Amino acid sequence: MAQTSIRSHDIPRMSDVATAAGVSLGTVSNALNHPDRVHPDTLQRIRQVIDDLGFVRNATAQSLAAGSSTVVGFIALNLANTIFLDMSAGAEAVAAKSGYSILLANSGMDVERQSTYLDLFRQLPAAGLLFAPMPHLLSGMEQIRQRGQPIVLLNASPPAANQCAVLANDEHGGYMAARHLLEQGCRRLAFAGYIDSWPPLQQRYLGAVRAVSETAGAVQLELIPTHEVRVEDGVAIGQRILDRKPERRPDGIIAGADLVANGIIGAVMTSSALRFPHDIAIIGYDDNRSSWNALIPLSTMAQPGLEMGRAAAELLIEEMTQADSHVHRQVMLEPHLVVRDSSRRR
Amino acid sequence: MAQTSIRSHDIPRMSDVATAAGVSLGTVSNALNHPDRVHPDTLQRIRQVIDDLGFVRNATAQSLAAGSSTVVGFIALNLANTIFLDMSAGAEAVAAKSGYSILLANSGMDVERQSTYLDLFRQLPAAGLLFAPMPHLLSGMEQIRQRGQPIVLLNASPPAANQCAVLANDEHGGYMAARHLLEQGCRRLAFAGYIDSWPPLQQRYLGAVRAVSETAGAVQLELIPTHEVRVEDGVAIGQRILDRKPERRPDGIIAGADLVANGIIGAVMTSSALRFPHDIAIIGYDDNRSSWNALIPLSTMAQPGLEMGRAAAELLIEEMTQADSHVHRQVMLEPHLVVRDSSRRR
DNA sequence: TTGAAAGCGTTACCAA
DNA sequence: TTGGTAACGCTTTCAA
Repeated sequence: MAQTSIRSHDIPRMSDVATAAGVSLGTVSNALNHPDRVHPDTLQRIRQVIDDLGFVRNATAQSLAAGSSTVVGFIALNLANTIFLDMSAGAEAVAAKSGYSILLANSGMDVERQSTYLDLFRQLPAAGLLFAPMPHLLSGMEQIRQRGQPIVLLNASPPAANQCAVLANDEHGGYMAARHLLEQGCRRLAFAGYIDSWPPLQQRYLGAVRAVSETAGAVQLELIPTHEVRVEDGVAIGQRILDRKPERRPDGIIAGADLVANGIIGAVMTSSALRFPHDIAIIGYDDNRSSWNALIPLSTMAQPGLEMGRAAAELLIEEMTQADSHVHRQVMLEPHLVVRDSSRRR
Repeated sequence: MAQTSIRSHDIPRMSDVATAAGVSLGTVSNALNHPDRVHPDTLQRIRQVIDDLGFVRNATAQSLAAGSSTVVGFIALNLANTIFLDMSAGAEAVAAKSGYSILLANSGMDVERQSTYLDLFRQLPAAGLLFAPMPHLLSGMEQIRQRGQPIVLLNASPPAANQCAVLANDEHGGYMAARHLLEQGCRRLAFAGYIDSWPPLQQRYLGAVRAVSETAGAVQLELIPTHEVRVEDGVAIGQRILDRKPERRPDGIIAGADLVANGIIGAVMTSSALRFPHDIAIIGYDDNRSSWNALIPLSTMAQPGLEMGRAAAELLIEEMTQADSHVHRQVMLEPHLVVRDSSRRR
């Protein structure tokens, strides 16, 4: 286990500042933390010395002595998905206002890395944690919470009610997506995504089911399961659709994620005369930036990533700073419909 | 400035372990750091107690006492660009082997955020820093290095030779891209990108110039400057190209970045009968994942992101662990050509 | 308003 | 192989 010496050079410490300014250590500390408690003249002198010496206070020692920290960890499920970057941006903005810094860790949908970073932030210890976990893989979280480190979940329901979380209303998102397609005149809907073990996708599907059920049988909804939610999965589905007889093809597709939608579009367009949106209208989910460039601009349910990050940071900060009065709660934010060419028929 | 109390609950400390195991504090420390120096029986007893109590050693105190840290910071220029995520993945893998953890910070091409994170890692202090900076904005870096915190630059040349850096060979990349188009039969090349203040793009352009100059006048190369390197810039260029008389249009385009290429393709395709690659062959740069989904698969110069991250981490670890024998050096890695449909004519 | 001194939780040294 | 103890650099009482 490598450990790196941090100070090979001579770094000025607070005691050096004290000596140079002709005051005691405690006074320098006060000058930094409670400027009002120190005489203006002294204050100015100390500040001058700090500048001259280039003194920077050691956050590690500060944390240890104060028993507190300003570092907040953000463990993201997959930073390649821009939604998590949006969340981190929102959280960062809110945290900065209260003097906290956010450090990112990318679990990359890998169980081991997720628990490695969980450990890291526990040991550090970080003041708190923003955690977008793998579905159903919350192990290790309780140990952190027992140490008094608050955790706010993103995009996942807490196992018990005694914890904060920020969620997107996936059921309603699925509902809105389906409603939109119905309004475009679609009558044979399909939902593409894997819904077995991923609650958010499950919810989106259920929302679509609800929208369709309101048509009292006038519309069909078929579930086309995928293995994952990647472009390849969409391509496979696109090919399967092409293989069907025309009358058996869906005329409206809700993809569980933008990437899947992109795959479907790509596969369907390359080898057929089917056209979007007139033969098939399609809508994705996430508003992933990578779809903005697509040749057929993709309609989508935009996740409120920025807002989710903001809300999560606010909850976390409240829990960190007012642990006693804080009441755990779950915030649910609404996605919104973004209509682009892939589904606009009228 | 909010500071959060870390231990609201009763967290077991090393002294608790010592008491429970009936040994001294130093022995517990040894059991953790130098197991060979402690009697097997004692070792086992201590480990048992650690398990029972759920003891986790406080990395802050450890850093302070040992004067060292295992945290390495990675300040990324723009995590929305998957190349930086690749770099971080490469660095993470290498760092983990030596017991270091990498924490990410996204400057998002914002000067203020960049210097905020620079400060954060300096104060922490982190054992070292991987730094993909804004072009020409290395301010604040010297202060860190003076404190003995090593920094390895990514995608940027150090201001002086006394520092490690990992670069991609952009000149050669530009050269290869141009050569490829020439081999496809293109005779009127254009380079799209803004080359004023961004050295990498400058180099790519110069590489293209070199390739063209080797044709002894048989081929023209035109520079189409952009404001930035985003999709919108590409769209604007695409439209300008459409406005030209056919004989004045380029038949081969080197885009400074994939996003620009996507924009050009989108603009050109929507409103014209021009076809890729037969009327215009186009190649991008970066191998950004967001281009993998494009309807016309984009040829590109793939940046060796993973390798760059690995190399950078190796340099950093060497500098951290063997400061005296370490020799600063700059590593240059080669991009490679990825030919897809957007430029394949034969 | 300032100074002195006791921690914070660990490491590392020196004796035993 | 173990125990005792002085750091590490800072915050925070409590007196002066």
